[in-house]
Amino acid sequence: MAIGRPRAFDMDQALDRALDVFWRKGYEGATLCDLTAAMGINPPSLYAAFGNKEGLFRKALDRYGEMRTAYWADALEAPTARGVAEALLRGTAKFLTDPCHPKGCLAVQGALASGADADCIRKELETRRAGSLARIRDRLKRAKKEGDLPADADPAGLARYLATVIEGMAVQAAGGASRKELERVAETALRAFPG
Amino acid sequence: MAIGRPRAFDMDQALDRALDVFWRKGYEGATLCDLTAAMGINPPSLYAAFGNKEGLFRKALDRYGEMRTAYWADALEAPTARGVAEALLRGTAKFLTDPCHPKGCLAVQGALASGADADCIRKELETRRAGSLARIRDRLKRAKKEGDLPADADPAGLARYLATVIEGMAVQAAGGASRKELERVAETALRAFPG
DNA sequence: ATCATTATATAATAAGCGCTACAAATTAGG
DNA sequence: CCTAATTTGTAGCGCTTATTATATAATGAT
Repeated sequence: MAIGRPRAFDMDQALDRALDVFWRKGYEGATLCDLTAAMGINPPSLYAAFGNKEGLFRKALDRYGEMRTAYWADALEAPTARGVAEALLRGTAKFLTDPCHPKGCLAVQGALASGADADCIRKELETRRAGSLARIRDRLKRAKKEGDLPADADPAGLARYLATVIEGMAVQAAGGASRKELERVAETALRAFPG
Repeated sequence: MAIGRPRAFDMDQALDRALDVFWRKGYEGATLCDLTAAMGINPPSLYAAFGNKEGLFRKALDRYGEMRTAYWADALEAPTARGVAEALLRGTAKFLTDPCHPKGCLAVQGALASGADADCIRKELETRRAGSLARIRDRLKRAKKEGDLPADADPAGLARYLATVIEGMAVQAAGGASRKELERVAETALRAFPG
């Protein structure tokens, strides 16, 4: 055990609580008062453990990324391009309406537009969304090489289409759309996908 | 002319400037300092003319609605359901990347998630998005009655699909997607539409 | 001219923000 | 025990926020 007074709270649990607050209120909307109250700690403990509000958000964002990776990685490993699209869209419908956490997607509603103070957070989320798009695109390019997608298919275009539907579903979920409604959207969206 | 000292600024122009700020920074991200600077007036003039920040945002939102109505009304009046979908998606791609105003959609990036202070604004935007969805749905229901959509078509589901793609395109535009990329998304999305 | 009325600019208000001294409390090592 | 190291709770910091009091300026009506 390390020297000094031991930490009286669980960092992982506190981070989960912070993630929940950021998820529901966005980066700017979440106040330090909201955060410390939800985490059950006082400001100095927060700053000692996570640096500052921005550092806390970034760590919460990493944790959020891990949650998404759970189904995202599986989906991208589906054997066919169409299987990837199906798993992604259906998995997203499920994830966005999971009662275990707030509705919607942190990478979308965390900071779509912001003041100067949160500008770097906005850009960070933009970068992460671009990363997700790139991962789909790479997978579809591979599918085309493997002959899984037709020779005249446009992997980049299809990837952006899927990303667009996914992000649109996130907005829908934030607005209260049900899981059934999102599954219906996923089903319809798949009709535009070759295969 | 009314009695008293005449107003030294143009309300419509000031409102346009305010809309531009809200559009780029969101409701919470836009400070009164940002707004008064862009509008070229001092706080008392703003409060005398628009009530308060929330009142100013609502008036800016109305003005935004008028801008969108320009192409929405046309799109919904297209003779066939597929024509409606085409006009909506292509019009959205154009609107979201119009160099005359900020990228993206105020109803999406204005306040997707927020603190308690901006909660009523968040709900207001949610309501407006629901209204847009309802307008598409009503139009597609009519199309089904007119035999324009197949008997087994699901107007509500198709409407939500279109709304989802449109909102997803708004997120894409906020993230810097080009007009060409959005037009490509629109083209792909149309392949899921009957007709 | 004078008055009532309205807009303007300056400057101040209370409240909330992110953040941090400070001292007390709790541990391990000597 | 005592010391060094670390966390904790309280309390407050400086700053920004949205909003407004005040005095001045500019108009129409009388």
